[in-house]
Amino acid sequence: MGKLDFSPIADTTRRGEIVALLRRAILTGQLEPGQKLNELRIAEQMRVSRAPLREAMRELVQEGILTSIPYAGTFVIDVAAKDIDDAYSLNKVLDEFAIELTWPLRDQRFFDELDRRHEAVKQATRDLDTTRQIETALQLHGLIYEWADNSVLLETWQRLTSRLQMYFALHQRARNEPVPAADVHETYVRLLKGADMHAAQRHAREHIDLDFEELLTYARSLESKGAGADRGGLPRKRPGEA
Amino acid sequence: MGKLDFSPIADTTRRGEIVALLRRAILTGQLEPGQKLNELRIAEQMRVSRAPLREAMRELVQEGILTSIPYAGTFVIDVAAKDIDDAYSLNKVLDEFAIELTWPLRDQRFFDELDRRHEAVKQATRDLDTTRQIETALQLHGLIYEWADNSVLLETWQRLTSRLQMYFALHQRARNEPVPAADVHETYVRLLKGADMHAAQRHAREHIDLDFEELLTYARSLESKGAGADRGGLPRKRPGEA
DNA sequence: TCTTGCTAGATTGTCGACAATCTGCTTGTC
DNA sequence: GACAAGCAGATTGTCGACAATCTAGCAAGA
Repeated sequence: MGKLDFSPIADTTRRGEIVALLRRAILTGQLEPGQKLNELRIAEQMRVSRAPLREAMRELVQEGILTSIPYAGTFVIDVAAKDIDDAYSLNKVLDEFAIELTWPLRDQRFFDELDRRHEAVKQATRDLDTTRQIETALQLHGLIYEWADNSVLLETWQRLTSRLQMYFALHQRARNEPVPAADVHETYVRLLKGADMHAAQRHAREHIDLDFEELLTYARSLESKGAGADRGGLPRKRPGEA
Repeated sequence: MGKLDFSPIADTTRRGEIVALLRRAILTGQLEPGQKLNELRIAEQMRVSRAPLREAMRELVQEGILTSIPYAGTFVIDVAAKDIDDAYSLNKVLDEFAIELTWPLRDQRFFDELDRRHEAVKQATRDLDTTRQIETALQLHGLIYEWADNSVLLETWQRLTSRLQMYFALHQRARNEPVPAADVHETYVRLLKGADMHAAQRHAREHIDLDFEELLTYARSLESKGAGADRGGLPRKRPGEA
């Protein structure tokens, strides 16, 4: 497979590269929740000035995976059990809607793509590449959103996904036992290929394949043992709203 | 009850002020869709350097009301009829969900706040202040999201709202006849106070008070007469995806 | 006339330095 | 010893200048 290394920026704009690098670092859990991002240090490591880095961080703040406190710093968002719960319940509603929109648009290309992504998940599972396993699973579930032909819905789901991916990565990282080899997405794919839309929606609402339940118990266990003390200043709860 | 909470301290940072200024300019239609934002000019007008301005613009890009093309410029998003349609349909789904979550949490404070916001709309209507009328109407509809106790849902709706507000402002600005004096939100408020949740949800799904239908015909009329040629370079369709 | 290459101007992207602000420690006083 | 004032150190916010890139216009050639 493509061995992807940190190569000097070559693509389009430095800012874009930085965004991609930081996002990946956060979503894979290399940067832990609550951790502070020191601009000077990161800028030096990337051999970039602070200007494009700050712009990139501003994007990720709006994307919802960083939070910023003026003159104090920018931090990776904290993961509260309530957040996961909220994201979970919203995700179910959106899934139902996406299925409804996608349903009449399904065609051979859709089924082929569905199989392709399903295969990618199984491959990652065989490789025991947990990070890629999460990525591919989310991509599999994302197909109905890409197919639904509703740009606002797609964008909404992508925002949600960022955080979900982060949560799952943290979970996987916490329990370093190998992931289950069973194919948990089998039912999902089968129902999407079938003729009963309501059955697919019911499955989305009740049994969604992603292991949210286990994720929740994990998150709750984290909270019981107090806020994780990370190096660097710790973010205080802010009063803010608009 | 001296109920006076300390409001969050004013943004001590220029960036925050700039974001607010720009957002308001876009949402009220002072900056038209497709229009290019010249950094040098705006920075001079605001008596600010380009750095905080660019960071502010980056936020608004992620917020979905600006789009950026490297080395070409940053533009106010274009309004396509499909976008409004997409936002409309998603909004209905979210409304239904928000009502479901809010329903068991309704209490006296909720009803009071509902009346307060309803009154604000009527006041703005009497004042013939169309901009404020849109703001207050959206705030009225936003109550169920604030009350639902689901931060992800709330955030999602706020993003959606930004664009809706912009669309409505454009619409209002196009037809400069005075707005209807009839109280179109009466039914909505009454149902939210009532005992039949499904009736409220049905109303949200079928009759939502905000005049989307009229907005759509307006948007379609815009598209038929070709893309509006604004001063400044015009944004090309970008290939980009992630 | 049409095409091709070049130049000049304007605009965006990036950099290094300075100013504003926060944090922790030291110092002086009681 | 406790406590407030004040002083470094570090970090974020902002600025002005430079480099990279795009656009428009013009000239040379087929």
